[in-house]
Amino acid sequence: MKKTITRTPYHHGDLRQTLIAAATELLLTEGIDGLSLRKLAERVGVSRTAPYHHFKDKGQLLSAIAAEGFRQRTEQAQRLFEDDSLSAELRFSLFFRDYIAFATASAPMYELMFGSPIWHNQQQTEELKQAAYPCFAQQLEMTKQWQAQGLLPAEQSPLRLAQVIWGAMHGIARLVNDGIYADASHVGEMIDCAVALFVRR
Amino acid sequence: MKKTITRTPYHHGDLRQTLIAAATELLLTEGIDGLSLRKLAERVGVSRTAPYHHFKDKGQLLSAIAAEGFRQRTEQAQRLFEDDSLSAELRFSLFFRDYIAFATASAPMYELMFGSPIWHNQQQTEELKQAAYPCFAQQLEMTKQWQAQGLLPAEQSPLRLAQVIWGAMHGIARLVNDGIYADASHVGEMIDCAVALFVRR
DNA sequence: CAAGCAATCTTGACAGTGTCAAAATAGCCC
DNA sequence: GGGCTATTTTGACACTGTCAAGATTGCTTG
Repeated sequence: MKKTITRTPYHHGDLRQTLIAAATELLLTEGIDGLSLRKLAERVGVSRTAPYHHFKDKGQLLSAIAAEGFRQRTEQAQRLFEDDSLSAELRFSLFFRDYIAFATASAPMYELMFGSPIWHNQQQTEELKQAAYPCFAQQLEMTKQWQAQGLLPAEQSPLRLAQVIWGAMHGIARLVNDGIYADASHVGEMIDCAVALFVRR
Repeated sequence: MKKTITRTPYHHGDLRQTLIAAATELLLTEGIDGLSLRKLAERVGVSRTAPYHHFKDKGQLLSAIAAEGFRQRTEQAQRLFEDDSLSAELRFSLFFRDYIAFATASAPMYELMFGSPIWHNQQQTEELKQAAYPCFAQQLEMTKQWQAQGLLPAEQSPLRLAQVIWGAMHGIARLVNDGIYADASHVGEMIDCAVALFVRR
């Protein structure tokens, strides 16, 4: 029967990547709750269960999107870390600022990356872990460097310090994105305050 | 017709409070995603739409639970703030520690209290705001006191400092609860590290 | 005491969701 | 060209939140 809708043939070609791209767009425009597999499939022009050939379930699709978010953030931080023209203090300050900017510029992506659906119930995919953990490992290396340069307190364990710095950035980002006790108009001064607390002058 | 299930009469008596109590229990045992109105109604022994007479929608029921969580946390902190036997530094350290303990002891409650479903889309109830904001206002007052006592840096804006402290506690709590870059075995040292960064000795 | 009204519930129904299994289609290889 | 595999569609199910109409119950008033 001749169908009026332009439907892809059974072998789409690269449905997996197409689904990830379209789902990322849906996520950014309608948020995590607005992203459903049925809406996604309709937008891509396949049936609602076509994604199940490429992803075990919805969670694995979301994990694939989050993994890409981590890779983008890791590359962004790497460019900053490799900028030799910056003082240690300026680099730390920009690192903190860039993190919050990344989180608030794409709040739904950030919520997905750090949201419980993909991290709970032992459901993390290998791809997600392999994208997420280097992001932290990179910051841990920079933390050691900042301690060696006297910028951050050398008496603290680098790992604990890196965790606390990440926790502070993460908490500020979440409060601002969720609009609890802070909002976008507060961000600049909050970052200045936080940086001032961490660095040793 | 004689029914075999023990069904409450139409006028339950105090269905609103019963729903809140039962929903809190469901939340703590099965998490936010495991809490559905149908499951809740069945547990309480009413029909699935009985809650709609007491709550506009599911979001308002969740907000009522979260408001109670904020009240409990506010009372807990107040007891600490009123303990005159503690030094300023010990009080701050315990404040930080008690917050993380509160968050990690009831992770699903904490996730509800600070989760996006009840804070987004301009859907905050008055009850939620009236419970949540005093919790922060109380900490802001203590922050001013700690600054006056020389424990925290006096040159920072009290409001920004209070926001950053809350952000740090919030971020650490979330990372630990979600198991991203930190877990329960790290908490003690992370708190010690964070407190050491904030206080002036 | 009965009627009327309001409060409070139940039932029928709908739209949407994620997921599974069976069937259909299409590409590739021998 | 037939067989096999990969990839899709379709039928179906269970679950969810919510709405409207109807039923039940309690209270008030005449």
